[in-house]
Order: sequence, then structure tokens, then C-alpha cells
Amino acid sequence: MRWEELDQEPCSVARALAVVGDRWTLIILRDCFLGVRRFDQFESRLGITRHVLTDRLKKLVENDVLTKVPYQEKPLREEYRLTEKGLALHPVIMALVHWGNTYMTDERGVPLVHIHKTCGHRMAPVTTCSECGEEVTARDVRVEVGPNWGRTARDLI
Amino acid sequence: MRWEELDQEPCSVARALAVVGDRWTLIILRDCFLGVRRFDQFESRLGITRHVLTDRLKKLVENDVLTKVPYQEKPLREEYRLTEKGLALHPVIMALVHWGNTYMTDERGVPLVHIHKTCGHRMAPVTTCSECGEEVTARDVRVEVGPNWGRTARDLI
DNA sequence: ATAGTCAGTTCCTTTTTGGAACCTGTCAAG
DNA sequence: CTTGACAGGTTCCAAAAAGGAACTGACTAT
Repeated sequence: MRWEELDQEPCSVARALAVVGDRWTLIILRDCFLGVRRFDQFESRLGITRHVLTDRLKKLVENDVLTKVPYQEKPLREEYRLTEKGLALHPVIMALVHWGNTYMTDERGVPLVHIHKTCGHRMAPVTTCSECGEEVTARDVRVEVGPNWGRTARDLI
Repeated sequence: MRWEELDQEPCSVARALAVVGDRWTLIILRDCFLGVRRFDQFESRLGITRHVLTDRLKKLVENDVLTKVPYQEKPLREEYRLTEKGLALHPVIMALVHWGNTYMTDERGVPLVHIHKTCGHRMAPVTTCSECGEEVTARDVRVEVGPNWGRTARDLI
């Protein structure tokens, strides 16, 4: 399988990763969630090369994760903003931050903390079940193939 | 910034992505959570080239996300299993599946569903606050730099 | 008139993938 | 005792992607 064919796979992870699964995209999105919106801000913060940045932003716009919004005319300047689809990636980013905070810190402690505006506390994201509200871990979940997907060789083991 | 320098960044997302942020790693981990353990299973399911697979598995073992466990001797054969650190990535994978299910499905509907063994229902992952238990969205969270991290140019905007 | 800003594009080099073939140790069948 | 299969790689080369630096174009400020 080539990387470009990933979006046709019968798996939501594969399809999601076809959009956000490359080296720089999730870091660009992290910055979006921190409020970065302009090309040169992304460039100076990330140290990414300009044409890779151009390419990734274009793909994110094509996939409706970001939109270009003009913030001035003459000359036309546009900034990149998260769409609803893009905002919906927030749980992914939070889960990554939490994992990094838990397993990848050095002697200086956690670099970033999340504050829950509603309750005011420093928080960690907890993944819970939409049906019963209990916390969910890897061992509590079974994965099944969706109803309209025959059990093909690649669906499961 | 080069990709290899990412793990020194003062950001947990960057550090997490230094380990799992490349094209294939999260798809390999998806398969790990589905129970795949052996080299040739990964290869045939993913269609990944063998030396890229070798390299990714090696990096995951080096970063303590997977361990090699012998399942036979003569000849020695080892399988790859998730460590606790690896299992802790489950919320990331679930969040990606949920996002893919929400935004990337075609007319055949969702390819994969999660069943919560504890309550028996088909579930969606909900990210909640560890302190107050309420659901958390992107707009409810403020990100702050950790206490031992001075506010350097790249920390925030 | 000169310098600076923003958002790219172009050109060229280095690194990383893709694809296929080959290797090694062991067992099992004919 | 030769052949084939299997598991888990390694080697080789061509193609694709990323890194790095310079250039462009449409302005604005000094």
C-alpha cells in the first residue's frame, strides 16, 4: 500500500491519518490550537521549510480542517483558521499532550498544562464511554467491523 | 528545525510526535491494538515495505512503546507487544477513529465500531476533565507553559 | 529611493520511501 | 538428503519527499 492510497482503506484510523498522519501536520495543528494563524508565524515557530508548510496548509484546507480567511486586502492576506472539523481534532491533540506529559518529560517537568476554563483546575483529559460515562482503557474496548463492511482479509486478523 | 530534533522541543506534542508522528507508526499501533504481533502480519496487513517496518518497529521498541517477547526458540522468534506506555496511547487511537468515523466515512458508513465491554454498548470516546468530570471541548481549555519553563520565543505566541 | 513585510515559488541537494531480490536458521515432506 | 516453506530480516537501486537558500510580487513605512 502506498501512502496516498490510505484514504481508501476501510479503517477510520487510516483515513484520519491520510489527512493528519504525516510528520508535520499534527504539529501545525497544535499551533493552530494555540492560536497561530499566519504563514510566517508557523514558519518561525516550527522551523519548517516554506514549501513543506505551503503544501501541508494547502492539504489541510483541501480536507476542510482549516479555512483561509482574509484579514486584509491590498495586498490580500489570508490567515488559516480551524474549521469545526479541525476543532474536532482537539481530543487527539489533548491525548497526545497528556501522553507526552506522562512519558516524555525530563527533569524540568511538564512543558504544557491544560487548564479547564469551566472549573478552573489544571486538568488531564480522561477518555470516557459516551453510553455509561465510565472511564475507558484499552482493555475495556472491543473493536468490531461496521455493519456494512464484510469481513475482508484486512479488516481484522 | 529538523525532524530528529523534535524530541528536544519544550512541547509534549512535539516529543510525542517524535515517537509516533510519522507516516506509518500510528497505523502500526492501530494494528497492535487489534492484536497483531508478528512481523509478517504487519507486513501483509499494511502493505508497508519491509525495511520501513523494521525501522519503525525498532524505534517503537527503543522508545519502550513495544517490547519484543519470544514466542518460540529454535529458531528464535519474537513478537511485538504493547507496553504500558504503548497501551497508554489508546486514547489517541480512539480519538482518531472517532474523528475518522465522524468526518471521513463514505456511503458504506463507519468501518470500525468500539464496543465498551463493561457496559456492552457501542460507544464513542468522550474526553472529560479529570477534575470536574465534565466533557471538554477545544473552547473550554486554556494552555499554559509549565512552571519550570520560562516563556521563551517558541513556547507561546 | 530604500528597506521591510507577508506569503509564497523556484532551484538544487540530501534523506527517506517504494519495490524487488536476496540471506539465514530451522523444520517438514518426499 | 535435497527441496521447499516460513519467519524475520538485509541489500540494492530508483523514485519521492524534505531541507536549505535565494528569488518574486504586491504592497507599506521611512
